[in-house]
Amino acid sequence: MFRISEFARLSRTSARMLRHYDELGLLKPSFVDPSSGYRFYSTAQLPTLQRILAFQDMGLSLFEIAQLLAQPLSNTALLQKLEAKVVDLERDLERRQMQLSAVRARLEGLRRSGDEGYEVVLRPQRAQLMLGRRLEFTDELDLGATFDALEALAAKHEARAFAPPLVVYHDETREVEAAIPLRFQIPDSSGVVVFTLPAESNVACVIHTGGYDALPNATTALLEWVDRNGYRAVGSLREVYLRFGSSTPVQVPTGFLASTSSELVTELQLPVAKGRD
Amino acid sequence: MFRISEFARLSRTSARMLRHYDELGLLKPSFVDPSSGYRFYSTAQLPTLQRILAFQDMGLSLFEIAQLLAQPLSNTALLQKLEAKVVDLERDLERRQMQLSAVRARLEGLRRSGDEGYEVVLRPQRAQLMLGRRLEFTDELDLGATFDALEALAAKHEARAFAPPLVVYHDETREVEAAIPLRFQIPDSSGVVVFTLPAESNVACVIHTGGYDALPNATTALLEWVDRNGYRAVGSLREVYLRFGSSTPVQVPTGFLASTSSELVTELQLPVAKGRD
DNA sequence: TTGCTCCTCACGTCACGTGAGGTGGC
DNA sequence: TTGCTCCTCACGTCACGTGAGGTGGC
Repeated sequence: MFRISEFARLSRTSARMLRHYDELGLLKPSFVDPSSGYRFYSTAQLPTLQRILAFQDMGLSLFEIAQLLAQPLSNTALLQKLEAKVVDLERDLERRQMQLSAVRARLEGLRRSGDEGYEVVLRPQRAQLMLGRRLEFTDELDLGATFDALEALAAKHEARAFAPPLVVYHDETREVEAAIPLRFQIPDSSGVVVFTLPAESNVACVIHTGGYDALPNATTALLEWVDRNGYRAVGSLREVYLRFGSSTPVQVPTGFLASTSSELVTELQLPVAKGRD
Repeated sequence: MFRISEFARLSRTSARMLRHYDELGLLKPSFVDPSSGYRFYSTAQLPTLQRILAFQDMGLSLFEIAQLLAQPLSNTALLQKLEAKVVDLERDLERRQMQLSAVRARLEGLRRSGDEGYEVVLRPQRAQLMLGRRLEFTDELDLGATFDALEALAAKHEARAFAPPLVVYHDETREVEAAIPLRFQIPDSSGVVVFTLPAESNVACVIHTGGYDALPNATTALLEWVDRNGYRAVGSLREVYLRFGSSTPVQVPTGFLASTSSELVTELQLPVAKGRD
């Protein structure tokens, strides 16, 4: 019989850990002095403790270990648990590797050109019903008037969703599509289409503040990030107007309008996937 | 200006997170209504929030992020921080990979032969001063008498340390070394040596309970584990008697003596290193 | 009797999620 | 006035480390 710290030393644990395992019912002392409350352990308990520590090394929680030890050592239960754990660990590992490569890519960028002030984030995106109009990509396109018309139509049906307007750059057809989010389907009208912006599992996003003349810098930063982090584009570039100006009085949800060009906020989005191919 | 949940939706965060960042001073709302306490955010705060989220994705804690944001965007500080983070993440990644391969090896063993009941753990070991005697590895060696003599000598000098006795198998010289731990150096005597069992950074250990006739099973399990997990031996095998029997009355620290052979507890230890070469 | 070890609370860790209970805004 | 959103606590998470304050054992 060993006192708690002696036993802890033998098993390279700590008295606190042993008390914790006692409390959780994972490993009860083989004897407890009724008057002093002293815990006494026997070497016969070492194998159990070793199992606990081994499972812990494999990333199991004490709760999971307790479940395994409670059952009379069922091999199939153990197999299942460990198989599930492998999947967990693989997922986790992948996440960590992406973290690491993200930090490395960032360091690379910092060393080469200093901090450009653009943060690129990757996130999934849900599908969204939109009302849009396609325009040819010329220098004279009047996005303002287009958005005004779209907003007026949405307002008439009270179908405007609380989300910012955007344009999609369809490079293949050399078209620009201006669109605003809808809460529900509305009847077709001439020149406009109701469509669903599809859900994407990975969208690389960057936020640009200020006038549109500096937007190309943000685009460059976004494309560089995509390249440096081993992704490739799998969709069209989108410009989302989180805060925009308007010269005409227009019906948009509260909060989206900016009064000066320095208050403009635009998000560039690009659907991407892993791999260079 | 956006209300908190509107702003949360725009930035794919949650109201709770924004309140948390406010509390930590990471991102204060640009306006707080004095009467209602309502927080209001502007799109101009989105870039800051993006930075916070990006740093978080890279594994920085909110505290570290706060430090970075507090300084006027010092590039060198950022560089240092990220370089340190790369080291952290690499270490962490390595640990996870070892966890994963440990679980896989365990699964492999389970599938092939069921659970043998042996838990192998890897741990570092500190150096320990020992009193030992080397014996030829023959069938008639009397370890009991050898340990009795060692214990008597240590007891005479009151130098016995609280740790179990062990034997080291010196395969190269075909010798067995019986040894007990000492608290301090004692004078040499004939036939015995005081020596230091060196510190090891990685020792694979397995605990066996019961009679010594089944010890080879434990040895097999240990060697299989070492092989399956991609390690190789870099030292001699040791048998540590955590609980042992004695036919003669002998002076050993409390708790080490077993009364029946089923109470015997023995740990096998093998110093190892990564790599098959 | 003096140290040493043990005991039982109980806080702190990290970044929030999740109610509870109450009030402002349209 | 009724929902809806907001507010401020405050607990819970996970596996202990780390005192605080007090008592048994050699």
